[in-house]
Amino acid sequence: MRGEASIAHVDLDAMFAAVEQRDKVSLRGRPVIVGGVAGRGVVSTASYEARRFGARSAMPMAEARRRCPAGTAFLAPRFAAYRKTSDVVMAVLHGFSPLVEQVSIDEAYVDLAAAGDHDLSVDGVTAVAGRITAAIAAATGGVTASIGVGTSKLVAKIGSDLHKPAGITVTAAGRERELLAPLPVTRLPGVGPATAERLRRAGVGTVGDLARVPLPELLDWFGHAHGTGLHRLARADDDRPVVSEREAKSVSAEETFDVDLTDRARLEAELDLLAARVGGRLRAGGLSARTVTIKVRHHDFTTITRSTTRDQPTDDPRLVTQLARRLLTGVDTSAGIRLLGVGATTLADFVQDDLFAAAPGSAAPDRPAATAAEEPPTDQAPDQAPAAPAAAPPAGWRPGQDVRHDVHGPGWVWGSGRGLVTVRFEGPATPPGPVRTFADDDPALCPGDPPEWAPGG
DNA sequence: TCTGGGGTCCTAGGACCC
DNA sequence: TCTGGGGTCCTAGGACCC
Repeated sequence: MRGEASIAHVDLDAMFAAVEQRDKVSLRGRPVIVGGVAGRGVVSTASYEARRFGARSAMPMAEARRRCPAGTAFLAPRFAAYRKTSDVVMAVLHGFSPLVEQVSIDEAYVDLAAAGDHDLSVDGVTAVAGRITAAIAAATGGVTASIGVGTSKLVAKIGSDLHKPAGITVTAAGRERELLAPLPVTRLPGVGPATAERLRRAGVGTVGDLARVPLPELLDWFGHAHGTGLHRLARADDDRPVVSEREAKSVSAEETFDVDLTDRARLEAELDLLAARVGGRLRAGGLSARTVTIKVRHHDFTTITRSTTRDQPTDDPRLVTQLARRLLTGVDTSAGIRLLGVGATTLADFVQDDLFAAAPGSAAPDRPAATAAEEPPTDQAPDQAPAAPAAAPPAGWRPGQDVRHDVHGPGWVWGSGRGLVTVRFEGPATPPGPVRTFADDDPALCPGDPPEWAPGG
């Protein structure tokens, strides 16, 4: 917690709906709902007009339709437009401080102390906040923001939510706990339905109540991290710094189907699409992953995950697809699947295959679109990036060399040349025959026979 | 027409290592 | 000559956020 209120939290008001109303005059003053408009969609954003009828974020779209009157606009999101507006806002914020932490598409912290030239008195930061909201409205064509300014991220964020829309809330140093005490615990970041219910059963309703709970109780109820976190937040004890950039830790894609799927071939095709999307995004972002996870939501909403971790990171959509497929093999899908997802974690910002690169200085050649006949299809991904030159391939296989292929198992090089390598496999894991040809930069093809691999696994 | 999609962080148990 | 004990990695699940 700082000695003066110098952290601002900027939150755009009902941003998706606001952008739609800005871009289409006929929507202004009317209830607007943005979200999944078909099938099993939920509300992303409800305009303030729609909130008067009870529509809320995360509400099933079907319920929002029941609540809102005729004349309400139900719109599918236009993320490109929101991203563009977001970029404009972030540029505005960078005009007020070099230290801006973008939290999401519609939210950011601004460190006013880092600018060096702002008056950090209460009157001073109130004036700065006013100039920020005016600049955002001017630059975006009328999208409004609410701003909280305080001595910590916590107080800034709580403040920005207190007088929405278009409100400015400055909390002076020393007044933090009196701001928090009367608020329901659910206003604290990290207190969701489960935590709120546990607290309610203990008679804890407000942040002031929570601040009186001894730490050992909280540790007992919530474990170490969450327990100490709640204890500190309730006391306005928050020294998290504003940080400009954070590295991505995972990349994922998932899809909820309009009707539950049971057809195995259809599920595999959907999984291939998702996996190729993830691989394409990894490659486009210059990332590679060691762990691939699939997520399966059954008809009854029970959800499981299955994951596998390799020694070497990969960014190859074909390999991500193969690993995801293999994970799905062990899942019973006969009762109906509501959602499938594919994720990539344990990210590295390089591809380990670099270590096996051929002659130094040789540029990575374009990866062949397909190798031999048995490669699974990966060509349908709509946002798959064009092949990025992410890594030099492990080319240069010599006849007789021991190799391993992630799908076909251990083998040895039969012959190579012209960008292709033919491998003779030894076990039964290679239906229908023992010889296969691959691109010689196929990342599923690795030297040797690492011990973690087991034939048929 | 109950319950999206993209993430982050934490916990707990088992394997494995020294 | 029954049961150690930390540290790290992996897997699965869950809470939470926007």
